[in-house]
Amino acid sequence: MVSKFTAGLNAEQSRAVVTTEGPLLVLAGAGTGKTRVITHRIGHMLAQGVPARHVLAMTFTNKAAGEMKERIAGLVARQAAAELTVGTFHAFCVKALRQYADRIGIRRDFAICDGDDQLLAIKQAQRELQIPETTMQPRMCQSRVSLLKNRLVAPEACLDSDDAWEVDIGRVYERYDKSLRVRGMLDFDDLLLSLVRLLQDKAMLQTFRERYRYLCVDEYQDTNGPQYEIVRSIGGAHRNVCVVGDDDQSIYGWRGADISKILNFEKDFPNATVVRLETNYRSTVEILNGANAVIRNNPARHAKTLRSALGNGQAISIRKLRDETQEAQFVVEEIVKRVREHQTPLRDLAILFRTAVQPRAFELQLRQFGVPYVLVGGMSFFDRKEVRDVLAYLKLVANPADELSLLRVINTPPRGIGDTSIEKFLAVAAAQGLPLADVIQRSEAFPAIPATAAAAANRLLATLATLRGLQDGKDLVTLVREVVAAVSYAEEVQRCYPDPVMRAKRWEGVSELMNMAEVHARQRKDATLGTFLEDVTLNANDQEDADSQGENKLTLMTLHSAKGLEFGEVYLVGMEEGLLPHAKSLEDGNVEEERRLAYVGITRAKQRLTLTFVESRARYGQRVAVVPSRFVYEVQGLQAPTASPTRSKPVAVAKVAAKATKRRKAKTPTKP
DNA sequence: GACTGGGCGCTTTTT
DNA sequence: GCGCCCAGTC
Repeated sequence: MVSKFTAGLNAEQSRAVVTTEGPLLVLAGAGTGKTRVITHRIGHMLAQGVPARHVLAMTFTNKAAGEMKERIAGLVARQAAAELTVGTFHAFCVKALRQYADRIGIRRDFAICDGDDQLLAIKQAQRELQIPETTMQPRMCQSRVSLLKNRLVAPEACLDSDDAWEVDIGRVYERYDKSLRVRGMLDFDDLLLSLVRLLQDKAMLQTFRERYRYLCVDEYQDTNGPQYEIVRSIGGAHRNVCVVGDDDQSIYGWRGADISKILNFEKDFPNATVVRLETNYRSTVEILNGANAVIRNNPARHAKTLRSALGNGQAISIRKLRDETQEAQFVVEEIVKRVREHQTPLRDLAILFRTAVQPRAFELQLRQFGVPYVLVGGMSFFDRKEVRDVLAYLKLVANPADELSLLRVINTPPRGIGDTSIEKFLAVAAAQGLPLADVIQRSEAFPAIPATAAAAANRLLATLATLRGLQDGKDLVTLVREVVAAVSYAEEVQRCYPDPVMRAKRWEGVSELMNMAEVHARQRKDATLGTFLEDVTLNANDQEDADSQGENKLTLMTLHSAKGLEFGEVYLVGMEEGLLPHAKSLEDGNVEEERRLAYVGITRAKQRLTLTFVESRARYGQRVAVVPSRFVYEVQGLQAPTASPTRSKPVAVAKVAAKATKRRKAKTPTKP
């Protein structure tokens, strides 16, 4: 079939584009024009007369959704583009739940609980259940609970377990869930789960099936249980389900992504058309050879081999450096040289790494050399204390039941409500089964509550209530400004940071938040405090890179956030055993996902790829000898040595390394 | 009730 | 090596 939308595509791509009816699995290797296929396919469908409102395209990241929207907008009429539903799974769930959540007993104006609030809520639940943080790390409990949700496991299932530890997790899980419900909150996982529940209602399911007659899922290999359920139930009747993905790029197993979903698509949707995209338009032969050589070592996969459409380039460069400082220096000097001698724009360059601690050394060097850069992920804007404080106030204005935010700011700025008073508030609230705010408001009824603290807390609640009443008819920026003023936050910053330079820096976060409110109000006609907070929570990480897009800066990011992107020249740093593959994954026997991560990193590069590793690295403040990653060997088609890792190292360093290893080992058995 | 210092534990990756 | 939590002091 010849179509405007297949022009310039290869045979496989065209086949995917014109297969609009029935199930379709597109196995798209890295750089094989996947996004192009998806967008052209949607364009083709619209041209064939499919009404845009019947099309639902889902991605995992905001970045991917944004790119898809943008590229579709360039292909089809503006009206049609506006009627398409394109967004992340989470955003789609929010949209649906805002409309129908009351059907499953959830208030439609629920607030979204982000990762930090989640951690606080977990800690609180543990405290209430008297499970000390030393026995159960809240962070690990948090990820465990999230994983359970992603596997569609209810708390009750854990309570029945024979494993005492699992039972404790179940108890925290149950408690945590209840606390969110009382506060009118849903966490990220709940968003998906709630839609799954909503779709269990026959009438609702029918509504969604009628509305969304054509589904398209990007990065299908990252689909977790609830996401799969959503696709399966909405797409189950009409079976117009197109999934695009690459099992070799499945890197979210730790988050509940289930690689078997893409491997089993043909079982779930019998008679599916399968299209393989193996022609790579991104990278040189050398880079793809390296990528293929690495990924070949993974046993369970849809066999495929990337072929370069570009031809030969330069060999992959592999560098050994002494330590992380040298590594950073080498890479940054190299970058400076590339920019100077080859006029390579900085935006074509990226430094990719495994963990969030690695960029530090690079940032230091980049500053020294005056190279502008963006650090994607890592310490986010939203992690800054001032930002979190102001956001907590805003959340409280929007949702008086938000106990976590109340606890966060109840004494910031200091109001004379100390820990002991808060303790008492909480004790009464727990004993009476009342929300914290109610206890404060009716404090006279409870003799256990200190009067002065209660009075101060009541003044705060009254201020918040006034602000809440002011919301309507006020523009967002004014509202934010008024909230900040009403709680004297500027004075608080002044008090904490007498140094004017420090103070200005701290205040930056607050004013940036106001800027964001302004931008949000401009973008959405129906902007409210609620939509702003939703936007902030759902798009937390993308906000910053959107601002810096188009600017000519070097990119620093984790391998996870690099997926889906490409750069002319890539520096893949910290290629060592323990980092990539990460020690934790080695412990869990999960090298394959690490290998896919390496594969993702390698395939980001278009023309030039440099791998670096060091001889020793600071860990927990101690210098430890390290060995090159097995992937450094594999990329060259070699076998990684299995011999003792520290054999040729100086004795002093080797000793430290041995000690460190012992310490690790000694700790392991204490884990259940 | 606010502030300071010692001790401890930890580091995967994110919507 | 850093940040967080807790205990002790003003």
